[in-house]
Order: sequence, then structure tokens, then C-alpha cells
Amino acid sequence: MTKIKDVALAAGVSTATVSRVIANKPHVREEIRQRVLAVVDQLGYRPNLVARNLREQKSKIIGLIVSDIQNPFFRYISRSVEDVAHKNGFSVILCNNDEDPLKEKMYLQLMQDQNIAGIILSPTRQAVSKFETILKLNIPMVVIDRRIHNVEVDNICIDNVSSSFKVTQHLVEKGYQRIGGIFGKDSITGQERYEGYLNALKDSGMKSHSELVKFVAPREETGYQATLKLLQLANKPDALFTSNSLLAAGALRAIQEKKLAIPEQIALTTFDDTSWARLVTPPLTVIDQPAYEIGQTATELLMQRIDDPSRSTREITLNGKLIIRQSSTFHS
Amino acid sequence: MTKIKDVALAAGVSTATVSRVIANKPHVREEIRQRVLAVVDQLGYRPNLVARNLREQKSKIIGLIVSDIQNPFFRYISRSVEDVAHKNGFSVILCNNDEDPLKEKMYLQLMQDQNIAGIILSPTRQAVSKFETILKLNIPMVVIDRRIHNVEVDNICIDNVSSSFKVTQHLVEKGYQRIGGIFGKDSITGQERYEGYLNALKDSGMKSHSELVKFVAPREETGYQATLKLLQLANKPDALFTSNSLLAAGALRAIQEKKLAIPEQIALTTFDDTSWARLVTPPLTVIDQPAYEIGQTATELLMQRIDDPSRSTREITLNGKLIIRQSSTFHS
DNA sequence: ATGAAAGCGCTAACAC
DNA sequence: GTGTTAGCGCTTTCAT
Repeated sequence: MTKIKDVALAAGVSTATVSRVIANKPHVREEIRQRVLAVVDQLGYRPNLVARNLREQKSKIIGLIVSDIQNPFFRYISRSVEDVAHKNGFSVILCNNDEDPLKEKMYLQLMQDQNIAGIILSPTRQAVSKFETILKLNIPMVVIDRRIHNVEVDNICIDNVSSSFKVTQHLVEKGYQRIGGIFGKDSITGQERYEGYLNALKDSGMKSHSELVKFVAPREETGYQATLKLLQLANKPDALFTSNSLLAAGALRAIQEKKLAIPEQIALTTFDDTSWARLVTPPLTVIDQPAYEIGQTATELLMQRIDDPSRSTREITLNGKLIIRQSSTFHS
Repeated sequence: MTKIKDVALAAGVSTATVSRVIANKPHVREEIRQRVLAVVDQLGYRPNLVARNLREQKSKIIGLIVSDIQNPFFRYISRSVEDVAHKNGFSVILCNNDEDPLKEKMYLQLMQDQNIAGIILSPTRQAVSKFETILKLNIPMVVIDRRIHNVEVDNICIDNVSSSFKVTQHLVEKGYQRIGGIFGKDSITGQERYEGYLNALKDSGMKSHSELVKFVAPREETGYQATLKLLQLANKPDALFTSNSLLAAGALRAIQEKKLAIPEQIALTTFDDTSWARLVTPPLTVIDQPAYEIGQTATELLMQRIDDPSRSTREITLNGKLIIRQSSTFHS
């Protein structure tokens, strides 16, 4: 690989001058600049980013740590993070938590060890509760999707409690009586969505039935299993609310298998407006999370924090949007 | 950040000894080893990976370059690549091509500049046709999803032509007469799938109608638009074959909007068995690509190539599986 | 078995 | 405006 020394030699200048030209620094005679540029071109010289990183003590890479790239929500996030990052000359390392605090810790360490410029993190529940540890890493960071309280960190989420409240209230208004819920366990998100669900029931004077609520790992298969169990109850739910799209896919499969009519025999609503939510029969009522925007805003925030680490932190809350379709509109 | 020198000082040994202990090298007295380990622990020392990378001229990061992370197929790939990579102590940088040769080139450069250990690449069409240029980068590499001919490189794909043949033939057998197709443009994959489609028609003595074939960017929206156009023809197709799941989602939306009955008025089949393909009404007949396996095998291949760059290259072809559901089974 | 020192490729402080 | 050189943190050769 050709290095800066080779260029210097061939151009008859010092490495310092080459470095200045590369970095577009002033104080170089135009004539020399041209000469160096020509040699760079001719030799196909490319700066070694590792050496530069070591020397400058910082890289142009940011890390994105999410809990599951298979989840469409995080897919949109990752796409927007990449877009904004590249626009700013940064690359992105993407990693999965699997909601596992050990994996999370490992990745955070890795990024620190790699001199990563900054991190966009969707933290595990454990991380949320003792976030000071993570903050000690002292890396520019933006936390997404999970609310961190009483800690100085940029934080951008959607309002899970009120979004969840909205969709549950909608089911109540439509006259559903026994509203079941399947929530992600191990994640704050699932907890908050459960909270909104409970609030809505309480608010409308309805009793909550603990046998209608399941906490499971947020995957298609577990959603399927949990729904089957709910449908086996003597006193079945007449509506179901799942806290993400993977769970919804599983729930839908179970309901179809049991040949129950949606929304006549059971309503189905979920978080996440995936591409298929409006394609199934009937189309699903959903909470649309502005995933692309979350990633976009988070990355812009991170760029600013990298530029100025002492800048005051901010908390941004985006609102989920209730999109009513036919899967919840039988009664009334 | 504490560095190797600090540890050496605190343990009363040289940096060389600390380095040996860290790397688990022999020729260190057990007593000293213990002492150093204790200090490492106490000081919370972590090796600086950037410095190590610079010194050793190689990192423990691999790059994964795909054409679109939004495409569920690549999502599975990325998941399996990560899994296998981490099992081997590697991290993964993920990047999107968008089928754009310039972006692709940029990322390949970036990875070279970062001393990346190896790359898993789903190349653009342009890259396929002059792959020698990429090979010149001289980075351990495995090419997935696109077949590279006459070039010494590890290559793992599915058989697009025969998979496409299978599903088209299936439509013919079911008695469909005017079979339309929507294929990704700009990608070899789309070309090959078109080829299989043509072969199947020819094979069964059917005429192909060029007005029934569209080449578009592989996205939901374009699939939707293309389908609308096909449905506006005086002589509409009675079956439709899309070359990936995003196109299928768009096609399905268009068909639903036009209130055409599947499979009675039009059949719909596609590549990629996404989670929702069996959830829509009616469930879709698909070609299931073993995405997870492709990523897994590719990563294992890459690990081996990194270990031994002179090892002979291999080409692996996995077979797509035709899964027949109700979206194509009206006739007969 | 251990240490001193060179050097990976780069940038920047300092000298001229 | 340009060159010399130190040093980022690490591994490894070569002495001892």
C-alpha cells in the first residue's frame, strides 16, 4: 500500500506538506499543492484511516446498537442513521443486543476500544436502570426508543404510554369488552406500553384481567404461542393488542389458524405500521412510530454532540400516530 | 484512558511483558503473569484496538455490503453474518449499496482504508461485470447473491434461473395464460430471474409478451406503480410474478385496490418467504431463499479465507424452494 | 524470562 | 511556506 512517505518522496516534498495538502490546510504554495495532488492521483494514494485515528484519537465511525435488526422498526432506524451519518462523512457499525445486557456491554466496550466517535443506543432494561455506568464510558451518545430519567444524556423516544393508551381507548370505544395484550418482556418499552394499556382500561372504568396479559420475548413465534394460549381460555379475549409487529405477525397467524373472524370475533391492533399491516385481511389498526425520523433526529443530535460534547442535553418525544383500519372496527 | 505503559509501571515490569500477558503468550513467569493480570484488573485496562490494528496491519472487523437493508432477504443475511462473525471474535460493519456503483466503491475503499479483515459483498451489476477491479483491493472477500463468472473468488448464491423457472412453470401448470413479471432492474439477480421466467414460458410452448414484463427499482412503491400499469392493459395478465418481497407488497396493494380476486382473477407469486407472505389473504406462493444459511455459509467461508488467503476458492449454489400456497391455485 | 527500542502511518508543534 | 521530528498505543525483534 502506498503511504504518505512515498508520495512525499515522489513529489519531492516533506510528509508534512503532503499531509497539509490532503487535509486541505492553508499555507501551501499553489504550485506545490498541484504537484502533490498529481502524485497522489498517480500513485493512487489513500490515507490510512487507522493511523489517522490513532494519531487524532478519534475516528469517523459511529456505532448503532439496537435490540434486534429483524424488527422492522429498527430497520427503518438503521436506514435513516446510515443516511444522515454518511451525509456527514461517518460510517456506521451496526450491532444487535438481543436485549442481552452482556452483549450490550461487550459492544459498548468494543466501540470504546475502537475509538468510535459516538454511539446511538437502544439500551436494555438493565442498562436503563444503571445508566451512569454507561455514561462513564464518556463517549458521545444518543439514546433512542427508551426513556432515561434523571441522567444527562440526549434522549429521543416516542410516547409509549400515551400511544398505547390511545389504541386501547380506541378498542374500548368500539365496544370491545375483554381486551388482551401481548407485550415484550425484558424491555422498558413493553412495560410502558402495558402501562398505557392499563391506564386506558382504568380510565374507562373497565376491569383489567391479568389472565389476558402476556409478557414474552418480542418475536413472531412467541407471539403465536401467547395468542394460542389466550384463545384457549374459557373466557377468550374479544380484542388483542400487541406491542410490536413481530408479535402481531404471530398473533395473526394464530387467529387465522383458529379461524376466528377479525374484527367480528376478535379485534387485532399493534404497534408499528409495517408494509404488510395494510395488506392483510382485514388491514390492521396500528400505532405508527416515526422510525425514520427517530433515527434521523438521533443522528443529527449525535453529530452535534460530537462537535460539542459540553452542549446541554435534550430530551425529545415524538408522538405515535393511531391509524384506524378494519381490524378493530366491528362494533358501533 | 489507561494504557499499557500505566500497567507496566504499576506492575513493575516492561510493556513487552504486559503485552505478552495480554496476548497469552508463553515465556512469562506465572508469578509475574498473575501480578500483571491483577493490575490490569485493578486499573480496568483495555487494549487500544486501533493501535493494535495499526501495528498488526489487520483488524477484527468484517464488512457486509448489501444493496438494501430494508429488503427482508438482506436482513436475514445480516443477522446470520453477525452471529457467525461474533462467534469468531469479529465485529461487522454494515453498509447499503442502493445498487449504486459509486456508493459501493466508496464503501469498498473505506473498508480498505480501515484495514478491514474481510468483506462479504453483494455486488452491483457494474461491479459484477468488471470484478477484477474489486479483486485488486486484495481483501479477503466472499461474494453473495450474485454469481461471478471466471474470477477467482468465493461465491455463494441461489440458483435464480431455475428457481424462477420453477415458479413460472407452476403458474403454467395451473393453467394461467398471460403471466406477467416485475423484476428488479440494475441487478443481475433481476436479469437471471427474468431469464428463468422466459425459459419456463418457452419450455411450455407459450409466447412471451413484452408488455407484461416490467423492470423497476426493487421497492414497494415501484412494485405498486408497475402493477397498476399492468392492470390497466386492455389485455391484463392473469398471473403475476415479482422478483422480490418489496415488489410483491406493492403488487398486492395495487391488486387489492383494484379489487381483483386472487387467485381467481389474477395469481400472485414472488421470491422471498417473508413473515407476512403466509398471513395475507390468500397466502402467497413463494420461492423461499435460504437467506440465513447464505449469510452463515458466507461468513464461515470468509473466516477460512482470512485464515488462509491462498486457499482455493469455491462456488456454492443453494437451491430456492417453491412453497405453494393459495395465491396461485385457482385453475385445475 | 524479561526489557529496550524500533516502527506501524499519520498529524501537528516547532523550527527555519 | 516548508521541513524535521515527536509521539499516538501497541507488538515484536533482538539483546541480555
